Amino acid sequence: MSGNMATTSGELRAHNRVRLLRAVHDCGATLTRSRLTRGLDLARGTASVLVGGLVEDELLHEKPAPEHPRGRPTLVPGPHPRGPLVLAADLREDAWELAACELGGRVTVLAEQDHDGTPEGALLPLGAAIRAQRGSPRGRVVGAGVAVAGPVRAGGLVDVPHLRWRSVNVPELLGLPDGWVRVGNDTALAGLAEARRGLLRGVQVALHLHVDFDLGGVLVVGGHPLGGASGMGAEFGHMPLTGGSEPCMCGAHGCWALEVGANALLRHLGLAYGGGRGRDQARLLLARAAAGEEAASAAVTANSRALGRGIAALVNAHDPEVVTLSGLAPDLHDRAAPALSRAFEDGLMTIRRDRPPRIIPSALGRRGSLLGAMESVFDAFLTPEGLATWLSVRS
Amino acid sequence: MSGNMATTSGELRAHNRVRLLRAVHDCGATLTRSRLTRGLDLARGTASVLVGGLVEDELLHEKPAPEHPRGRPTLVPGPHPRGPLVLAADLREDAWELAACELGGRVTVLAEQDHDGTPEGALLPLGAAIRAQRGSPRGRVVGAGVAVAGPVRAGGLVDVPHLRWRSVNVPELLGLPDGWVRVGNDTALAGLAEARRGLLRGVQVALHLHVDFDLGGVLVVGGHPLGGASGMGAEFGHMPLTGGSEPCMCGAHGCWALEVGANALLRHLGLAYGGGRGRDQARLLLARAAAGEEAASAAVTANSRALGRGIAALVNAHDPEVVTLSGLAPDLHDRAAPALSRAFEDGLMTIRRDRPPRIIPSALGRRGSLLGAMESVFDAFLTPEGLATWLSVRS
DNA sequence: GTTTTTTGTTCACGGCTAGAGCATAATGAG
DNA sequence: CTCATTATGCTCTAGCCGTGAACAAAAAAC
Repeated sequence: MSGNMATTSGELRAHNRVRLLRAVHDCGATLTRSRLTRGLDLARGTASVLVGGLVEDELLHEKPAPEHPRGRPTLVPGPHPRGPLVLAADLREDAWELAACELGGRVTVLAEQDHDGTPEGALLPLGAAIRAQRGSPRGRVVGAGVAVAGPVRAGGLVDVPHLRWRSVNVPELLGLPDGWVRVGNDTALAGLAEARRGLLRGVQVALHLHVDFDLGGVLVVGGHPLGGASGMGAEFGHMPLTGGSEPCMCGAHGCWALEVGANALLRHLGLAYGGGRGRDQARLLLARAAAGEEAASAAVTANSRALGRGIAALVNAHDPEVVTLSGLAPDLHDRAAPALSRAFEDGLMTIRRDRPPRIIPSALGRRGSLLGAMESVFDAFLTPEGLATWLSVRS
Repeated sequence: MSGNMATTSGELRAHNRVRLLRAVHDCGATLTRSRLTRGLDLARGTASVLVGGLVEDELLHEKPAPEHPRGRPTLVPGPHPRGPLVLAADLREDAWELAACELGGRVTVLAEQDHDGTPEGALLPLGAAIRAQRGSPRGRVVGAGVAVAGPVRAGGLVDVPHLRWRSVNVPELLGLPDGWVRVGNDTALAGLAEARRGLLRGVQVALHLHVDFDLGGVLVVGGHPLGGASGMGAEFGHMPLTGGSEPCMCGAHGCWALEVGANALLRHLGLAYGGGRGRDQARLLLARAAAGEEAASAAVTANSRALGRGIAALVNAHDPEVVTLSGLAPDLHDRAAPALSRAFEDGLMTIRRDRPPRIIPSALGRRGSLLGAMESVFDAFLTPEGLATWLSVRS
């Protein structure tokens, strides 16, 4: 709910500055000034004043447009060379990646590193890397976002059951103040990125599912993943949607996540799983299934069927326009499409069968969580309050 | 999402007029002008102009405050005697009720009538009643809201599986233009009312469950039920949350709604059910259970257990702050609290067990859907666009 | 009756956007 | 090469809005 409020003239100006910056960011700094002016329904004079102010505040920088059909050439507002930077990190079960992002969404990968799966082993080096970047371009870094593979409670407390992380205080271990670093759930952030820069642009209600070791899902409503970025509400994997009753590591029984994902694939074949090891093994298994090996194929088919059945339940409940898949889910979709489709259609209510939502693989691939971490920080920065701190720091 | 936008001075004014009217409406026309001024963070002069304008437009009328501690007495802005009216109807399986509502939420019941459960039998008399009211107080009625017991597709197409309504075009049968009459799902509207005038005021994420013949549920996020008022997304009852696999009238299998509600109670005892008949019988059954009769108690306990288990699954997935119950659910909660609680707690993830959400009966009782129908119309009216039509009609 | 307290009203002021008029810089036709 | 065309940027005025201070009003407390 982008509940933008403006009651005074001053807030009106702040609001329009934000609108303009948001438009530049969301289009990836591709739109010309004249196009922005029309798109935001501003008078040319107003746009002139606004852009001028933002350039002076080192938030925007105008570059000549590569092409223009006629008339006086217009400029393309983009990130200022001394403008704000956002750090974004994707913390997976076995490695992390850190990147710097500028307004408009251009990403520069700064570091990638494996880790041992313990909170300290993962977070201490990442914290050092972030702190090293934090001060280097004087005052340019306005915040950091970190995507993690588990639910995040207020204050950045993270649980990752299959890594045995319990109430891990991520900001503390990173050595960074909570609030400056924003910790979020990888699935919720992938959904956020999909809504801003992927296939869910302009979609009102969508379901985004991320399959990795575990299965996560989140509802994306009006461009915002439900449960905020923290993703306490991105736990669709822990509903009993497939009729099972076995205990799950999460503490509940019969969870959908037991039937779908890398862990489920390995479990189905009686192989060791858990602890964040086995991603490669799972990929290998998918390849073996593609090659026609029977046992592997059976495991993939069982996974796909469970995925389809769960999606049907969620579609019944929430009526999304689209369902996007990321992580391993696109592979399951490709390798065993008939099983998935049949289970999906069987599980639908009659009234949903006329126009079932499309089930499509994500446009962002494995970059979703990282991009979502970036967007979550820009979401906080591209507000009247966020810009106010930017100005107060520089003056 | 209340995505309020203001870019020009004029829109700023319109926005503040709406804010003021909303505040009056939401508080039930109880707040004094001085309190509203402070609450909305307006200057006294601004409030003066705003209220003056709204009084002149016959939207507000100021009455003396009953009490005031000191200083110059202030007035209480409330509905204007020639101000806007909203018609709200609650269409149940066996009867309907029509009411007129003024700004602030005061409800005057205009008519109540039983019907035979067919689309024509229910909707033709209701349509006549609404049309009779529509023109009578000259131009005062700004819209009508109708709550129905089934999912509503775009354009007011309604399905009620257990009444065998399939794609019933409600606006058409009512003889009213779609858009002027707003059709919504009863559960979603009850959730909306709960969020505005009940126990969910100020709650960010909540789950509202309505148990009647069927079981409906909706997520209320930031004061808005998900899936809009139409309630295509208010179908939590049709997820397989309890491990069953029997076919449901909805077309899916193992639905939660098969285990909870009046139909489920009767079914458990081998009695006839369906078709919207048996509400009294179900109430009788609850009474017999309260009196200690064993078979009835067993049915109620089974219902409560299924209710608790399903709630746990939804809490795992969505992490609501509160769960509110309406319809028969509060009775189930009262009659078999231990069974419900145990099933609820057993189904929770470990991380949800520290602070499980409260499960509480609704504050609005059976009035929820009617009030929600009212709110859905006022939501459309209390916008810059809605007020613009009010002004254009009067001039 | 006077003082205190709180609220409503009025008005000058600064801030904001719209829109018109003018300047600018490209294209395209001749 | 020149000039009309076209689209955009810049500047300035007019009109609207909310703020806040000064003043008026109306009740309670002393």
